[in-house]
Amino acid sequence: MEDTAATLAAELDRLLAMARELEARVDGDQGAPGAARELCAALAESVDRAMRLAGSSPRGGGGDGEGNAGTGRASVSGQVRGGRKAGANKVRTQVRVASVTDAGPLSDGLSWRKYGQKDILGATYPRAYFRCTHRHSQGCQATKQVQRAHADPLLFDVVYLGAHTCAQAAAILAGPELQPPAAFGREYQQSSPVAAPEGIQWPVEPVTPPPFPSSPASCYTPGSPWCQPAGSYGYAAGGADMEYDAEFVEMFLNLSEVQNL
DNA sequence: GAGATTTGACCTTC
DNA sequence: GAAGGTCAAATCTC
Repeated sequence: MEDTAATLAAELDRLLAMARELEARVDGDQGAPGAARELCAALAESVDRAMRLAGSSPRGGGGDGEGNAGTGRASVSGQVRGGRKAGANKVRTQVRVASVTDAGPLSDGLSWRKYGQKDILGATYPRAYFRCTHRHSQGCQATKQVQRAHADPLLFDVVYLGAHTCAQAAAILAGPELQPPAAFGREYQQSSPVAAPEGIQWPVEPVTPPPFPSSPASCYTPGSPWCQPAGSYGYAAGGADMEYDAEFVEMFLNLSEVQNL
């Protein structure tokens, strides 16, 4: 029974993402009639309502109950792949950015250190592997994998594994210093002056050479299109639909609670 | 010098 | 054996 609901939720989720994208595009088109914009907004709203009716409301409770507003959606998935990492909890989310140059995404207010990158069979873009910076100092086991969707360069698949146990994560959840807007960029746009602790720049084209740049803060090839100063912070989608909310953060920070994976 | 990224190699799982 | 995930040395930036 739950499978049906889950499938329905997944489909609605996609619909919402598409609606948001359409809305963003229409919004960016000066020539678009106001009616079109209203229609897009209504569409997104309608889909979202349907999602709730379907019982998928991933943000269940709290806040605006619709913090997902954008396509920065989080969906708890089952094992994405057979589970080479047995026992690891996974939370998968898709993050959309406003533009390919805005792809300095996926900064969630936490400190991640890139430890690997891999070309994935059938995937246009490589997958990057990150782990919590405090892994050694505090034993934080959180890791995440980031991969750009081949079908949609603006869409990033982010998979979080393991729970954050570091002090920084706790501070984010409890403290005022990294409130969602600041940490997760709902308000941040490409021109945000905030320096991203982590930024990933993907190429516009699925080229292979400079594979998977990661941090603009210490990029080896300054000036290259792969290494631009932190333009955006967090899951921001300048003017588009990339929004994010604290609830998702809470979710992945408490992965231990997501046992049914 | 410290800390972070890159990248090839190795390990694990299917 | 193939593919994904992680390690660690080399290299780079601050």
